[in-house]
Amino acid sequence: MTSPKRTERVTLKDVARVAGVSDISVSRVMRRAPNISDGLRDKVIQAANDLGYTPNRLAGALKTANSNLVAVVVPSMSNEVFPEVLDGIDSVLSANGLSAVLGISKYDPDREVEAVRELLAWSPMGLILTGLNASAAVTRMVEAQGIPVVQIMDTDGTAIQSAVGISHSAAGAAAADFLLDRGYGAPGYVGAWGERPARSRIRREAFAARLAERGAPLQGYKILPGQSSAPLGAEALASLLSEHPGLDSVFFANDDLAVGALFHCMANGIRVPQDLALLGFNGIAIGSATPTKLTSISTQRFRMGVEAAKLLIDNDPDSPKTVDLGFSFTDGASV
Amino acid sequence: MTSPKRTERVTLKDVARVAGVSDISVSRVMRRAPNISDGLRDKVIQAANDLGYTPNRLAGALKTANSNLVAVVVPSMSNEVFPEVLDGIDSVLSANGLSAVLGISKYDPDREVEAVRELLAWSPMGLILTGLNASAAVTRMVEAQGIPVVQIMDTDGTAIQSAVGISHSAAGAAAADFLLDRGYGAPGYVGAWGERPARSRIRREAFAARLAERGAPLQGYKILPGQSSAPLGAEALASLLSEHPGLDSVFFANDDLAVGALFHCMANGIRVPQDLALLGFNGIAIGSATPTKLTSISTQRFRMGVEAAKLLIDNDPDSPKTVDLGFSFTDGASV
DNA sequence: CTGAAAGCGCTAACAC
DNA sequence: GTGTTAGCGCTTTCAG
Repeated sequence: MTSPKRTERVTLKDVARVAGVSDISVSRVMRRAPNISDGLRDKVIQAANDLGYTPNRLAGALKTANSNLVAVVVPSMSNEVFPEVLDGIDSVLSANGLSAVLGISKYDPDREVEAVRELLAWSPMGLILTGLNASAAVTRMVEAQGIPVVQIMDTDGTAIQSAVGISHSAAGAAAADFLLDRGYGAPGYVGAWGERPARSRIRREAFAARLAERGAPLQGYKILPGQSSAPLGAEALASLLSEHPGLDSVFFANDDLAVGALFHCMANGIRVPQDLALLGFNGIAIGSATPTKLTSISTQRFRMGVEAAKLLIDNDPDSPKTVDLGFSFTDGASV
Repeated sequence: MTSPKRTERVTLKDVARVAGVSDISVSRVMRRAPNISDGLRDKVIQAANDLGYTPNRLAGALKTANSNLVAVVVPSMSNEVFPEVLDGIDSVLSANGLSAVLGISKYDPDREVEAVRELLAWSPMGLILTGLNASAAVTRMVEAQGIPVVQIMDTDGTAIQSAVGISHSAAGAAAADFLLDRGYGAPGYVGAWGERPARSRIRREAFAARLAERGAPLQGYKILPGQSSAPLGAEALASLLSEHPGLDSVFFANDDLAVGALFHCMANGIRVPQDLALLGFNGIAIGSATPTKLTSISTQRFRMGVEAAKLLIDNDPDSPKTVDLGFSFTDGASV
């Protein structure tokens, strides 16, 4: 029995030899370059198929100094926000023959810098970053590389180039208006993760500012250090209520927390919204299945990914764009 | 004002010139090759920092014919399973200076083939695939490339090389035993996505087979075409119960469906588990926050990613491994 | 310990 | 339309 010897890579040269044409002709056919005769194309395709040739992108990218890769750095995979954004990004990239190289920063600026450095080494054709607060090191690196950059999630702040997201300060203010307009006068707030994403802090501050402005200041808030989850939401609400029993409504940093809080209310005889109104953020699917549907501020995460990828592909270096995707209040019964 | 001219890439040659050493010495320092004098290293590091040099991985990988990339193909991002696996993968990769290039197949074998072809063009050092049912085209391509492959999720079946996952047939049988041992005699089943992941079908079939074996055959099941979600779980349960009112228990393809079903019960006065027992699959966080905690079969998704990445890195081509991570029943109050 | 030469696989730029 | 030449930026020989 012959040992399964590791096959040598089939190169463009091999195809050229078999097809009886020059290297560059093979290259042109593979890249669908213009001005190729049908005869030549057929010979090349035939030979390539016979040999099982697959182009080596490494070589092509080295030569042209630009790859079909897009570097994507997100902070986390632990709630459905970023996976959905990634899904949106990939849907556009794959339709355009591009692939995503992924970096996960864990909300750590140093890790973000490392991830960007690592990913830029592949000469990606573009970079998608999360948030507008990129460190100086990141900004310097991408400028040196001279590639398009799109920052997702936020629009409050200054983008390196383009951005797709929402205004979290607008969302925070809108949450305040929403609750006050419905007659709630003693609102609280619950967050998590120690507010590591700056945008959640911005949202809370805008929420508090608008409440104060309208004469119904934030009664109390609880930011737990742990990662957002339903159990943590229940815990945070219990803790918040013990310190501030007079609250009539609570705005949450996200729906995971809000759903957990809703469960806490159900388990403890707190009627929602009569005794306590709950307002979520993100509008994820589960909120519409709970016995009391969660009222929430919906964001478009898949679409955010789609728009970010499009912006990268259609990039016009001279006119960076900021796309505000906005948000909307979902129907629910928890407010 | 000078126009912000796109800076030329700083190459290793530039560093060598500034440091007054040869190209190869810079290369050696950057790669931390052995046998470098401190003096030389210092000069090189100094020059590299001054110039803001970052290595071009494209060139290095082209030369060595192996990159620091790992190709990862998953079917979906729309539930928390694969994001958690990816998180686990990335945690190991980033600790080893590797990056993931991502492909999303949407459970479509053709897309999977395309994604693999696309990703292999980058000469990744390894490939992580989802499921054991890779198409012949995929198998051929990875064998031609001669790189390590790890398949995740399943262990029932034949791996190309190595695999990390669980036995879904064992899980299905265990679910049957679990319900029967607790005295339920009229079980049903709910799935979704038209059972596109083959492993969910395997689980259901093993569930039904064990039930039949023990004389309490599956009373009825409902596989909805839509993507799994809590709302769909509620809908599926309602539909299943209308066709099979006598059920005393239901096993779900995943916790998203089960949680939705739980909500349906709460909203419709169906007492869980007295009137109907619910058994989930995956053991996601939200199930432990619901007023009635969900009883579920827990899997280790992050760890699956970790083990897969480790297997790839420590690959021994001569002894492929299959790692069964097993599953466990979580405490809950829904059975 | 350091350097010189050669070439990875592909593609711009220029011939013809 | 097709081919020739040269070289992308790095690293593997092989010298010294």
